[in-house]
Amino acid sequence: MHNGRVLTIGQFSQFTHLSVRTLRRYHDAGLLEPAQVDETSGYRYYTADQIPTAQVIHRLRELDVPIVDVRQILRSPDPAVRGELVADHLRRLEAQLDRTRAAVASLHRLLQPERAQLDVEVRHVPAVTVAAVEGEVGSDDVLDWYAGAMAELDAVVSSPAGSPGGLYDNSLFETGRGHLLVYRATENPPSVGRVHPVTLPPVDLAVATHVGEHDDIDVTYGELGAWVVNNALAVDGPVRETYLVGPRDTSTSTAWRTEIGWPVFNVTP
Amino acid sequence: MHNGRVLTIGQFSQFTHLSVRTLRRYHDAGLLEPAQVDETSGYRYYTADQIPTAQVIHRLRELDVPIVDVRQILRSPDPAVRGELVADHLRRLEAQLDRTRAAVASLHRLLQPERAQLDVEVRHVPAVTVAAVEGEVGSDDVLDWYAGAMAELDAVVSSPAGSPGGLYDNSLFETGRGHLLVYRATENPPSVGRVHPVTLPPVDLAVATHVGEHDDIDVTYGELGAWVVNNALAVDGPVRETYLVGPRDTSTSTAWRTEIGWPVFNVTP
DNA sequence: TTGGACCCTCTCCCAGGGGGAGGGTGCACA
DNA sequence: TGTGCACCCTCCCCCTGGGAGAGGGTCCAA
Repeated sequence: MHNGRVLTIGQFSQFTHLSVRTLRRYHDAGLLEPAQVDETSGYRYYTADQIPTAQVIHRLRELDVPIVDVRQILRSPDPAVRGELVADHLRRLEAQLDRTRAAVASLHRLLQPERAQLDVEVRHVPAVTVAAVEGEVGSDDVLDWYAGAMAELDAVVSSPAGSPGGLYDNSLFETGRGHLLVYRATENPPSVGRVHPVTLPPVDLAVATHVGEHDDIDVTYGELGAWVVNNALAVDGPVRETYLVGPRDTSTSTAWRTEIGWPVFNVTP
Repeated sequence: MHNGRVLTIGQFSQFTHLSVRTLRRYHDAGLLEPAQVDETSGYRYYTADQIPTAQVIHRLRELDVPIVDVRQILRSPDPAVRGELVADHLRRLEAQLDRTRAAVASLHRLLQPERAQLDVEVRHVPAVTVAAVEGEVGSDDVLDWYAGAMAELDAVVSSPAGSPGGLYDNSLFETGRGHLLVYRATENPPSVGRVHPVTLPPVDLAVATHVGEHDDIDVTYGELGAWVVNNALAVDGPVRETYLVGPRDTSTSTAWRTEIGWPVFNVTP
């Protein structure tokens, strides 16, 4: 170990606590270019002033920031922009943390030996013409799409009747994309922007009510599914959700009430 | 979609919000055996009472519990044991969260445009015979090994002199394993259990003090490394850490003081 | 000059998913 | 009773971000 101003990859590795392998990968990925690369031997040489950069990379990777995003952060010359990108990721981390908390809570509920029986009711829903917004949405974008569509509906529908609702294509969870429709019932549905009148077909629905946030709504889906299997023949067709009490109505998310309606026929009581 | 008691994988997928692909993988991995598998066609059939199990798996996977551990949890018949395994993972999650918090804090410090200059002092350390515990340790086990070794030292060394210290093989961060040595200086070092006298060779050390917990001690390592590169020729040899103020001395981890000593020679002032 | 530590590239492996090819099944409707 | 089509099967490759090792070149000090 013996030279003054320039470090071999092994020396640099000792100063940064990044493995030689990882440093090579970061070079290949364009994250951390060695200060100098010997053309004939391919040896990578680093300088001491690259150590802070390596450490920033180390921290970002510890926070599971994808390598491409790390590259973007490092390459933005403006520190303000860089700070904003980092802040973005920290917000993402927060959101992830919320989801983790919700999953822990849901897991506890699932593991409780005795759980309350789900009330399921079969209800005939006649055809109705509503103001709706439709779209093909990837499962990652559902929440954003939903918020935008509902805002547009609210802006256009002046005197809504009943609670807002949505129709969910079953393929959403399978292919990652699916047809979504959100609606508000109203007289004389307008046709403005994405909002247009849609006639929902009549169905028989097996309806259960999910209480609380939607993080563990799949549990209610599962319980409703079990009921449907044992009491009816399910039919293909989008699931209908109705937002009896949602974020627009209350600030306490434990008070949310969401009706889930699964299309069924031939109920065997 | 049409049968009463038994579900195809696609139907089960809709009720559990797990993709068909993932269900097949969980079958192969022994997580969720279908209630019935057609011998000739290989078709998987599930029943409604498998839905809760699928949901527990879903939650555990959301929490990044490895599939092998999920299998272990599901296969433990005793609910108390199962609860303990889950609690284990939640504790691991907490620890992970602490590390994330530390990384965020460290990142903020790293991104501050002006950072305090590190004080580095070159110090000659004469040879000294100490009571030591040595071992080859994998990098994942360092903390545990350290705690055990230090406890053993404390139990055996009755009148220690100065602060405890450690020697860290540089290969630790490279190969994932390395030689570790922790010591306490004392007169007439005893030889009991793993504790035995070791004579540490004399060295010149470039010494810097790291303040606070060790989550971001690599930053101080890096700054010290930069100093060493610019002011000395580093020599091979284990890094020496001295725990001036550590968890044994204070309950406020921001008050920790750790000296890092890098072996150097030929200092160029 | 030679030995040994160091460095290079290349290929394979891992988890835990996604995507698609190529082909067999089941069921409703004609 | 066919036939079409949605569904299911297995097998293989891809992704990220690492680790492991083979086979061979390079640097430097003794």
